[in-house]
Amino acid sequence: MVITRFAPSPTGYLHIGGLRTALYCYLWARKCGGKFLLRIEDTDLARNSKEAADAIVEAFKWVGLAHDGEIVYQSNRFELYKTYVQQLLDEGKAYKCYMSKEELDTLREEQSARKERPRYDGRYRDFTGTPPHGVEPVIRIKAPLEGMIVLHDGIKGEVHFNVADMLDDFIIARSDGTPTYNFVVTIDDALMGVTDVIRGDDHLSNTPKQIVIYNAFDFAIPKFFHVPMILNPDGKKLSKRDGATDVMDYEKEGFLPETLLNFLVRLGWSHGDQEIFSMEEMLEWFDPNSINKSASAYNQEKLLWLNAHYIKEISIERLVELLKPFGVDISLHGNKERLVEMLRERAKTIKEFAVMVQQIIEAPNSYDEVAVQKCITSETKALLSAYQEALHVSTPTQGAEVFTKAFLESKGAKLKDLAPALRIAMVGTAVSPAIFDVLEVIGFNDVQERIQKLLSTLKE
RNA sequence: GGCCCCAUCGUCUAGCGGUCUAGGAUCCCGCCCUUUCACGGCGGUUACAGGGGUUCAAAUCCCCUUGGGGUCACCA
Repeated sequence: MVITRFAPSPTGYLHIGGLRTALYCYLWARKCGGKFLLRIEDTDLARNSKEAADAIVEAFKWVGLAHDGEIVYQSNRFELYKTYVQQLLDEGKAYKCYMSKEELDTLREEQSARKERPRYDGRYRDFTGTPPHGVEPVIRIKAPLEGMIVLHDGIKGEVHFNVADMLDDFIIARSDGTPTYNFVVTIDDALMGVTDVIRGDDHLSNTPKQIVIYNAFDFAIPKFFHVPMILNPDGKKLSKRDGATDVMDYEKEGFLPETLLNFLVRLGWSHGDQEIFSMEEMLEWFDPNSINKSASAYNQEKLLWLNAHYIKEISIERLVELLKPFGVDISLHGNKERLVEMLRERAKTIKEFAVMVQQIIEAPNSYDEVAVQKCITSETKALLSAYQEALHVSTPTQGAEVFTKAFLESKGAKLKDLAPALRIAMVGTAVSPAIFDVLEVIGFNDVQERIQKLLSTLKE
């Protein structure tokens, strides 16, 4: 059985890169009928926060990635880790090191002065004497001194590490007794039965250390998939300054969860020329072995395009619901289907969509000056006025198009003589959906009122 | 700096020795549709980082250079 895990450290919100690895983990586990576990790496007591862990769960919920089982919090497992540290101590595979931080710093300075790689010199590796007073020891693992560690990565292929220039006896427990990252990751992955570790390739150089730990315990080494980073549009590492990288910001900006998932799955992975993937299709085709080896840049335009695509696809009911958080409730609007249909194909985000809806359902409070300059003349005003009068005399029983064209014919005018001015009266700008649709959604009564309003505003 | 990873249009990518005068998508630019803006349709500009090999044949394999990125903690 395939067991994957997503193991963020709760130092902030869930960002888009994290979501992508989570998605990959999720997809692979689900596809294989396995399990997708969630573990919060909060061993650094000073930096973790409950809010951050909650934020991750919230983001998962929004995009619909469900993890299996209980969330594992590493901060609850210190006692467990201690027993494993002790085991290594008992077996002589780890030892106490009494070197002080100051001594370590000096050593490192000397080494870099000699242009050597800073590394622990192993001075307590075989120490049997009396330990110095007043120093709480750290626990270091006995790492191999020479040889190669070969990692078979599902994405990068075979990666060779020369132990001599890669490893030293690294710390597995701090002087306060708390275990360090590489140790707990390995213990947890092994204990949780993780078979496939899918994570960012910034962890690639940690892997040899973890392999040392797997070997010390005789744990089975899982498959590794180190997925390349997501870069910002300038090709640098993606950071907060590059706009919305908090997953929940995408909701606030009017993106759909399926947009984000589809966008992310295609960033670094592909299935021929296919661009649009439903969750079912992702599950059908995704394979971490075919993730790209190179980093990919975040591309907002493609995200917008995808979002526009999904806005055109989803149900009217859902769209109506999605609009509510943006302050627009059209659930009781008599013509909501028509309203949604005429606007959905021009909105790239729900946020934009809401603005457009607002423009239709509420009479304009102001009029775009440039548009007024350009489209309103004494002739068009007269025509508008006559049109309003015609509506007033008898509310049309036929459609807006039929009525309007008949009106225009009787006046010997063309649609383009009336439409721009009418549009300004309806929405306040020179841009809107097809004018007849707008008219019908607004309704003839309100159409009259809006014309009246424009005309009287223009008089002032 | 040491170690590691990476390198096809601006971007996401297809390609896994011949079917490549390199395909799709996005962006951009035209044209069509049209009452405006979009949508849609059609068309166009744009890429194998450079240099050496291997081979009858290389975007595809190897090496070097260059360029990017990651990592080197009693952080995760």
